[in-house]
Amino acid sequence: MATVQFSTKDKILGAAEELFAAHGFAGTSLRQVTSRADVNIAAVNYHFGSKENLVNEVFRRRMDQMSAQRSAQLKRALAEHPGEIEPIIAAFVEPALDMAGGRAGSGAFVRVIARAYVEKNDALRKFLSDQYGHVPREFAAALATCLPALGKAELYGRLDFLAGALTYAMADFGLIKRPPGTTEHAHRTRIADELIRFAAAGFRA
Amino acid sequence: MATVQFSTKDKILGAAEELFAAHGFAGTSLRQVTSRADVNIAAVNYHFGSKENLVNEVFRRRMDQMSAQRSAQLKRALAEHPGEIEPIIAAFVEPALDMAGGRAGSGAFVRVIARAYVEKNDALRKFLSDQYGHVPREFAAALATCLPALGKAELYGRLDFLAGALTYAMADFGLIKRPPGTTEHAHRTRIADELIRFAAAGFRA
DNA sequence: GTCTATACGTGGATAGAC
DNA sequence: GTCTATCCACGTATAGAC
Repeated sequence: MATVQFSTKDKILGAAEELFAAHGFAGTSLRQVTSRADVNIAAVNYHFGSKENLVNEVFRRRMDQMSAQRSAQLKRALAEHPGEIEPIIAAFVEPALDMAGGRAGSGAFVRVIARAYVEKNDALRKFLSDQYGHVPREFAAALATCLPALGKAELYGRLDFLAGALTYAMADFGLIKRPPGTTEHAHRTRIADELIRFAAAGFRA
Repeated sequence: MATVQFSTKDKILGAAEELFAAHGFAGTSLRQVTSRADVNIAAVNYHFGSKENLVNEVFRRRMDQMSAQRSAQLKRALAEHPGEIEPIIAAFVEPALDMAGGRAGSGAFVRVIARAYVEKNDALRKFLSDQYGHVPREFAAALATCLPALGKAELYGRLDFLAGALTYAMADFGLIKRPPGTTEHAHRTRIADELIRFAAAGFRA
């Protein structure tokens, strides 16, 4: 059984992911990253070109994963529960929940995703739209068959409301605190269930 | 008629607000701020202690304004439309809309607030919570009388969903594009109306 | 191709003179 | 209250070793 060899690039990505999750992007220096990864400070610029590009790469890995989960779960929802709204919304919400709860710095990776929108970087937003734009389109199409009375603009608008509520809740921005005696995962699952109910009613309005 | 005298402190605040709105606070250096304000670089640390504290002060002015508008509009809603949900939600949503559309860099202010959360600026988050936490509590109390079946936890959770959807929509994060031929303000007003309908249905779920 | 040592310019912050 | 001078950490760039 061969020992796994981590390349310098992978070590940087792993260390950056952990530190970004714990302290945010502005709060993490490249010197912290390279120190934790046990590589030279110059390696990050050699492999990634800039800090911004490193952030993008860390972000892209998670986004690929979440988008794939969303598409797969949507496909299952349409096959197993045709005509129902809740399973479609669940397919949008739950993969984000998995990502948020999957590690110690809870909610951090939703923050990582949210950053892409906060940055007013038009090139990055175009990249995201080109790369992942098909996913919201799939959801809009799926919801349109359940809600024929809604126009395309209304549908996209409400998907935005859902995405905003989801991001905010999963990133721990809000008022809700986890009750003592419940696990982090149970708490997030409960929030997700409530969001699905809330949004389903909103879409039907 | 006396010429208005701007103190060094006010000149810094004014310059900082413009630059933060345009480039975000990570993208704005204190040297840019003090250069535009035509004051010495050390003045900002003398008057505000740190860049972080300056950020707090700049946003406190706007947040005071928005929170006061929300409270006032909530009071009117309860007096004029007792027992109705939509006017309560409107009292939460519409002051944010005013703030988002009130200046050239549309959505810039909301975006900067969102950035504070994304960047995991815990000090700013605590500051916002301490200073303005009473406002969501007022809204929760108002909604509780309309929706006696909802528990306190559910109520706070749904207010978080509303706040997230609102922030996301006002900061232009989402899919919706302003249709050609409509003004920025008309577009935001339309989004606000749709959010109020969406959220009212969600609260009733 | 990879990686390291090192240097450059800019950032926020501070001490002390006035 | 305000300014000059200075400090140290930061992101980045480059020359050269392996």
